Amino acid sequence: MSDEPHFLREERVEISRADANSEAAVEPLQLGKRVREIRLSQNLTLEEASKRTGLARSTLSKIENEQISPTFSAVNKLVKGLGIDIPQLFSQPKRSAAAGGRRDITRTGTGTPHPTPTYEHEMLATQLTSKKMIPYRTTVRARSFEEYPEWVRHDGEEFLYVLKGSLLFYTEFYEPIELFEGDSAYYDCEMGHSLVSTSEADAEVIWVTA
Amino acid sequence: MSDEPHFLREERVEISRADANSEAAVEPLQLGKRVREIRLSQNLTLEEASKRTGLARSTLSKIENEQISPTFSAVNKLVKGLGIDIPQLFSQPKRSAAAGGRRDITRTGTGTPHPTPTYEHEMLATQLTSKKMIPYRTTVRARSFEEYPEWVRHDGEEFLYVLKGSLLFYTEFYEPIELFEGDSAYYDCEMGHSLVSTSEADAEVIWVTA
DNA sequence: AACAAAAATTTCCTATTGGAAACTTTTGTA
DNA sequence: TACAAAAGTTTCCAATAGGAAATTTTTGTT
Repeated sequence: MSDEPHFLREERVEISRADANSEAAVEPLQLGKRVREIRLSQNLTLEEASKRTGLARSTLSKIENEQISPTFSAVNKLVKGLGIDIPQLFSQPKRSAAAGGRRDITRTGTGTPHPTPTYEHEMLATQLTSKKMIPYRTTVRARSFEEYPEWVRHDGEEFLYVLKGSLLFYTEFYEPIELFEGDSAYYDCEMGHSLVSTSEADAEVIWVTA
Repeated sequence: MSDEPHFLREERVEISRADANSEAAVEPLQLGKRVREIRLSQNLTLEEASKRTGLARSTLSKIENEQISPTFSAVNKLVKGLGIDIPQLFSQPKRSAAAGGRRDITRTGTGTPHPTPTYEHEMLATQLTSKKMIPYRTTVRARSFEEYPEWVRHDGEEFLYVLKGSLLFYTEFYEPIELFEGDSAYYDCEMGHSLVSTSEADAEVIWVTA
């Protein structure tokens, strides 16, 4: 047998193609290592993991030793059977740290206030600069759509989560929709958007922009 | 040729095994449909998608028509080449997405569940693909730091907001810090991080990764 | 250390994937 | 409608994945 995993060879070919052609270089991706760590962390033997996932002992062994590239079907069984966190599977090994280790904690109510006629923003994590996302907690003062002179539009995407109360979510291209505690929305900010409280007390939301 | 995809048959076997044995029933999972939606939404032909991903036209066609279960290696090429959001691939089909002014509402409790030994994730806004951010609502099941075999590390930045309960926020380069309802944190994910509930009931948080 | 039991790996084999090219369907244009 | 070009599907085959069982390695006990 070749002592080099086939799909790694494949990857290498892929990289050169990408060089010549267009995008996407595909890195090695140490799926096997990951899987082994996860299995051991749950104190499972291959036999037990086999029962949980429905994959043969031998297959699991080969996956862990990076001797095969499992099918999507097999990966799914792994994910479901072992309760694997998906982002970890696909992200890089990430050598032990030394990389960006920033952290910023914001205690309730201690964010930076930023009031407007219609919203009462509390900006979070303001200590950190150059963030990919901008999070804030907002109280929606507006009580009718007319309070907005014009659509709010800006770059990027926005995630919205309703903490308290209820509100109407107006968007340029859709019917307004009422959101309640625990509901969330994700949308393109180039599309006009605005919020109007409908509950007795002003609604409160978490907003994250990227 | 059989008119039934092989791996679907396989899945069915898996389900019965799971019934008899222990956990994890694996659903059909319409990967193909997803991929097609994503490709078309970017106005790509199979030929173009082939160039971007490095997979043969024919292979792409078969994947989209659910005639084969691609290997992990192939899935990776898809992900990198077409800019697919990983979690989308593992979550249920749902409806198709529009382009331009996108919007996706997720009602309380209707997100896509993704349980792990330590966290109970509910993925939000799973109908939209190619998002800059990935939002989750998570219940923290872990009760001690020892339940994590190793630091969780991955690419990007993360915003965390505590909805309910209290928890200890462990990070690789800082002292653990206790967070309460309404507190939030923003940090680099390359730095090891994990959460442990300290309140009577499991703590609940909103998590947004970018 | 020697042995037995458990766990992991490897072998051997069949079934499935993935690529090249042939073929079919769809689209658009006169 | 007829035709050509583009897009998509299917076929065929070599390469690879996945399962059962044999083999090797590790672990634990005396």
